Amino acid sequence: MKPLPREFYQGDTVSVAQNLLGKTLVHLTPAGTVSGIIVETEAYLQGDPACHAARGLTQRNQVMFGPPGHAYIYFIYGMYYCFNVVTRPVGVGEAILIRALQPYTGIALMQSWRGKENLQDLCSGPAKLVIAMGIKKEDNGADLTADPLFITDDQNCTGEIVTTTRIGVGQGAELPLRFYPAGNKYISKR
DNA sequence: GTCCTGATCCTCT
DNA sequence: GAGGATCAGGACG
Repeated sequence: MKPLPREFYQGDTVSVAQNLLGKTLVHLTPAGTVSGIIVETEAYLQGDPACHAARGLTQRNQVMFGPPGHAYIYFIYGMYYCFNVVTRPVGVGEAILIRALQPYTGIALMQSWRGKENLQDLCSGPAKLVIAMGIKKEDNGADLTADPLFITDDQNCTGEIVTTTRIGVGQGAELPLRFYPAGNKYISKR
């Protein structure tokens, strides 16, 4: 179970978003190891009005402009956090929002952290998976190519990938930048 | 099943 | 001072 190399994250953001489907997000926590298979992603590109980096570098989005393969975690709606993967070289503000996971290992731990039993409710949304994986705001900027939070290619996505529009965005809502495996039951929404 | 609302607060203008 | 890459629970059909 080796982390993906940094080169994986350097390339075209849309391609990386598609390639992330089927990969496994792993978190080694003091309470135990939890992991889930990535089944839903959204790309946020430079020049895209929905992207946090669209208006240039700020204190909040500075991680997006940093080196690829790091975690960008931001606070939203007063109570939730979302988890993103930074792509492209230093100076380019692009990232991929991880919207849903299929629970893989440490499921009992996820259930206790989420207070839910149903597997389809554990990680079927960006804020849900952050809670289920035990990810905290302090993990913002964490290097995803090393312990304790990383992504491996232990699993591979088989079958067709569906491309649709993104969820919950205002401007840029028409752009086809959301990806998930056809027929997957663990995504946040059809 | 679908629709509507409240919770709750950080960030940028 | 406004608004946001959300979720859970309730009303209703």
